[in-house]
Amino acid sequence: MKKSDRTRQDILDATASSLATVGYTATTVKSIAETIGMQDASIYYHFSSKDELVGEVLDIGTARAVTAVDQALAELQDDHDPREALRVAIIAHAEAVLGGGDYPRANVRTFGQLPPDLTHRHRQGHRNYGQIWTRLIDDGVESGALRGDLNRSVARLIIIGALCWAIEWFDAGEEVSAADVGEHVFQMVVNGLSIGEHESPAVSV
Amino acid sequence: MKKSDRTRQDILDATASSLATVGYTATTVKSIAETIGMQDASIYYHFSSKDELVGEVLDIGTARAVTAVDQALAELQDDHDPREALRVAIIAHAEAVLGGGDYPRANVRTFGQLPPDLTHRHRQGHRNYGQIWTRLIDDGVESGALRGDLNRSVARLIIIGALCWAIEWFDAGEEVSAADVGEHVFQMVVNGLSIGEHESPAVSV
DNA sequence: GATTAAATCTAGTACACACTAGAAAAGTCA
DNA sequence: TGACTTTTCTAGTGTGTACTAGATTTAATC
Repeated sequence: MKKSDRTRQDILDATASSLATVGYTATTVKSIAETIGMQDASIYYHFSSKDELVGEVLDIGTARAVTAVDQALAELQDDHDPREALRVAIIAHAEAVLGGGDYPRANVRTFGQLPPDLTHRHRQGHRNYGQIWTRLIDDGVESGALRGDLNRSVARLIIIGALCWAIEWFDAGEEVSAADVGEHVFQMVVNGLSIGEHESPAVSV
Repeated sequence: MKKSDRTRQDILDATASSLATVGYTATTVKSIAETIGMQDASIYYHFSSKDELVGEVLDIGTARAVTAVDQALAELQDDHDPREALRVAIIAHAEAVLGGGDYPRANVRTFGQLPPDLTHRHRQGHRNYGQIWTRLIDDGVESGALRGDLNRSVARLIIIGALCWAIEWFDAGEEVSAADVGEHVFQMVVNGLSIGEHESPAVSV
């Protein structure tokens, strides 16, 4: 039972790496097998189908992202500002998806290119993840720290979207770190780019 | 020469629609042909390959997005606030990509799932588009309306990213319009979610 | 209406893909 | 070592894909 577990892990790792770099379609069973020095048919001893394998990688990815954000929030002081909670969560997400391992990256990278079955399978996981952010924003608004004139659901999706899209342009080799990207997102969406007093035209939806 | 142009246009439209809704891989030559009532082989009388066809659709998409933003900016008064220019551009982009036709949507939807050749072909188009935003942000910072302590390139990519990712969750049938999404992005990244005075920790990159 | 050109179709090729069946090898443990 | 189990390989199948060649139909021109 030892060899099998090890090989299984190698397959998962290779799949996560491939998904994170080239996406779902370009990730073939043959290419996965090649990177770990196996024949493609041998993969099927460990996984019953490509999509079951991919699904497991994506499950791990969401779990890791949730854990990273939860953990960062847990380390906050009890009397923290709601804005600080948002900041910590945003940076944790950025580090998990941009700087972290292949699994969370695979999750974001393949978003929108998965076959219907896999898309449906992961909708629930994404919903759970969204709830973390919904709570953060609700806390901020209800405590009076954040504006209440914007649609909170739209605000949440804009924050997550800015972070997720960063995977398309972020380059780990450059001088801007994953945490820097998170800090920028926080500065922009919470403090704003503008200098001086705001004029906040009523946006009601 | 008349029939050919009409059919060619039908093919382009069908391809844009398919790319915008199901992405690159699920857009097959056969499915395109079916939606316009042709045999798949007939497509090749008008286009030499699938990727040439897709490339042309994407070119049209970028051109339309650029035109939409340029036009919106041209309608501004001469003495406009730089923030207002940013607002107008953001809303124009949102309307073009979310509410507009299939071509700009196809462009954003297929981002990250294209084969290398097509990816490379469109990098230049995206660079040109990015320059519009670079100028808007530079104007804002240099006039003193926007903060200068953030990395402008990162700020630009975050704004565009928030808008582009919206295609993944935006639903035209819901009560939130494309312009609403743009307005929200503007309110967040320029004015910020926060109420009251900012504390802007130095973020230097 | 006949002749030519444009446009589409029929019928196929070649290839990459996910996946299967059964033989072979490698590992486990008495 | 030998019997047994686990793991991997060899050799294939079937399907969907982009794309091609040549016949056939439709449209335009004189």
